[in-house]
Amino acid sequence: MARTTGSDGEKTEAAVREAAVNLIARLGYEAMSMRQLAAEVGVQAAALYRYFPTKEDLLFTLMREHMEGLQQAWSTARPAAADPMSRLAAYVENHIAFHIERRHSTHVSNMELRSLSHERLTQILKMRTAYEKELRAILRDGAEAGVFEIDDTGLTAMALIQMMTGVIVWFRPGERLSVTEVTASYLSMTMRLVGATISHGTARPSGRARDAVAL
Amino acid sequence: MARTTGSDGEKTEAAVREAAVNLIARLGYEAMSMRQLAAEVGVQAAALYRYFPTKEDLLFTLMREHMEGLQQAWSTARPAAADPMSRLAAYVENHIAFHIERRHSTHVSNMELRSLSHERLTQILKMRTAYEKELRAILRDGAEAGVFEIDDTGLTAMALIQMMTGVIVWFRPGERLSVTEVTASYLSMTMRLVGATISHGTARPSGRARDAVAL
DNA sequence: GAATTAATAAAACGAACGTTCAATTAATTC
DNA sequence: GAATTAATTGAACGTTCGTTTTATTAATTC
Repeated sequence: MARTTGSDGEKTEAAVREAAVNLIARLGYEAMSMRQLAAEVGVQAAALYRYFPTKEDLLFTLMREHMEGLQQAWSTARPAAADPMSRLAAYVENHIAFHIERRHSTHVSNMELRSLSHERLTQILKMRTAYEKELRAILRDGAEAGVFEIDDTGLTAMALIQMMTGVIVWFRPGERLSVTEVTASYLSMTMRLVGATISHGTARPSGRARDAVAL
Repeated sequence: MARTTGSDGEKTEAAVREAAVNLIARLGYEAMSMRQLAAEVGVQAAALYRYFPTKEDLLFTLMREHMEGLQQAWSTARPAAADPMSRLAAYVENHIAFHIERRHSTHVSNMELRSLSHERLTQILKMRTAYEKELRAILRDGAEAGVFEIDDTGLTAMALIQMMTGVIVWFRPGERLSVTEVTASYLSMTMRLVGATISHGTARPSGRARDAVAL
């Protein structure tokens, strides 16, 4: 046999991507074999090399597109010009929605970084840093405006991101909690963590939280 | 050659464990070969099988001992009978100290779970759940006493654990922040996140946080 | 110091790996 | 409908993998 009836390059490539994300998320990149992936797609292993020159190219493509998707999602959800609290809320909501929706893809992008070449690792980390920088900017602005109470902006940003991304570890759609409920809870925890205060028009540069925000 | 001068089973086994933790943390379990591990120890691959019957046995041993260490560390640090806030503070401090001190081991125990057999995976997860249950109990007690403001105990526990364990992803000893500083910051963030209030002798069962704790 | 046990080396096993190549057939173009 | 291009198969390549077996030497016991 050779070319099969109804075969279509675009469809096959899409099927390879989808199967690869799921398999790598479940088994890990190293543990997934190209033959296993091919079988999942319904094709021979050699056919995969028409779309991705190496196994690592496949991994890198998945990761790069994940990061591009994240940046694009945020640039769409980002409020044009708003107060730090609204911006933080938007960031949290977008982050959680995106990561729950793309659980497998997130798993791959977070867990398989060590399988990339140095050059490609740097490239992915650069994209990640750019995305995290947005959160740090929001926290800094909020702290300077006296809306947030933050010890260390960088440390707080990392803590928040770890906390939010961690959702994918335990969250399973269709179980006890809905995405909306989880997002609301995390938003509430985030606002308390950054010491968000209800602004009364004027910034209060010091003093501790008096009016915690109920969300 | 065969037995080498000065060879000692106990020392070799200890060297294998240590090298394995470091190699698996750096390369991943699947990516580390037994020959690589043996070379790191300064021995032939066959010698490893005197101490661990299979590669998976080695992984499982490392994970089980990590979890046992965590439980033991907590049972030592746990305050005998104290208020929820002190208990929470002790939990956070112990958790962060332990995980920073055993970064590589934590990496292995968190990232390589999928390489365990179903039975062994269950065993490790059971230990982890038992440890997390302690945090949930503290949060529940605090919420019932009116010392904490918590939406959902289970969700909050997961969020806190992800946040705290996440330290190992970005923390590098000897850089900008010391362990003490990081712990203090995380403790502060934790207390705010759970809405800890200064107790005035009587529990205030409802109402929002008025006196945020400064730590 | 002979016998026994402990700790290792050296070599080999079959299986699986990522990848390549040549052949073959389906779809498209002219 | 012939020529060309697209998509895939099947077989093979050399390498590496986890693991086993056998032999050999160091340390210990008697």
